[in-house]
Amino acid sequence: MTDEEPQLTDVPVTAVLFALSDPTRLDMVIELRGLGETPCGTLRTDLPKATRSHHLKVLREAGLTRQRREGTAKYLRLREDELAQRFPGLLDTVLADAAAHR
Amino acid sequence: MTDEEPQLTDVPVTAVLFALSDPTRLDMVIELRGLGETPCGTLRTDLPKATRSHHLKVLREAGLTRQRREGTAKYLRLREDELAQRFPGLLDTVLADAAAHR
DNA sequence: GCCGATGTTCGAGAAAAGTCGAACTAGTTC
DNA sequence: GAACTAGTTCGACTTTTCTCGAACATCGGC
Repeated sequence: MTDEEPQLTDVPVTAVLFALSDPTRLDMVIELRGLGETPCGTLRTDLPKATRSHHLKVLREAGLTRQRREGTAKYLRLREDELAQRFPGLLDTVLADAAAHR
Repeated sequence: MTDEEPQLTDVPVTAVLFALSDPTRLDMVIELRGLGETPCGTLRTDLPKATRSHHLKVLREAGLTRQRREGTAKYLRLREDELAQRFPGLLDTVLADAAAHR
């Protein structure tokens, strides 16, 4: 219903792990971190937009990303600081490993 | 087929995250860490053993645990050192958070 | 060899997730 | 207000995961 991102404290750690446990979504997070703030449409452009939108919703609802509208586009960014605060090192460790193993 | 645990380096990070993203399995890991080395049957004893065995298999195949037979029992332990080496801080962070939010 | 104890595997049903075309919404521009 | 752009939602389908009873395997001990 609501388009709002959750408070990170309200999200179970299992939901965060689950969101990151899908290769497609992890790709998106990797790309997103490389790009900084970017429109939804720039991530995994090989996928149909319905699929992309689905995965971005999972990431958003897990508290990993924020979206902000600007014109017709929606800009995405990783909630890195908040994530680092609640899960120190987690994102860095996961992304470093994902980057190394490819 | 094989009963062997995988090399941790052969397991995709997504598989590790997936294994930890299920509340039942995360419970098992928490209990397991508290108990050190313990027989399979001591974790989540509220569940039927087929279910328990299923989740323990997921954990094993994700490289999170090792099993060793001793008499009729199989002793389980977390591969903490190996995990810490490949994913520094990850397990600590996840388990600390899970312990805090309950 | 027969039990009892501990786990695994099989198989079937239920629930959850992933995929993606098509229809829809919201904002911008002309 | 028609057309265009960027994303979301709906609906249907497929695939994966979860659950758990029942049958099976393995290891003692008697």
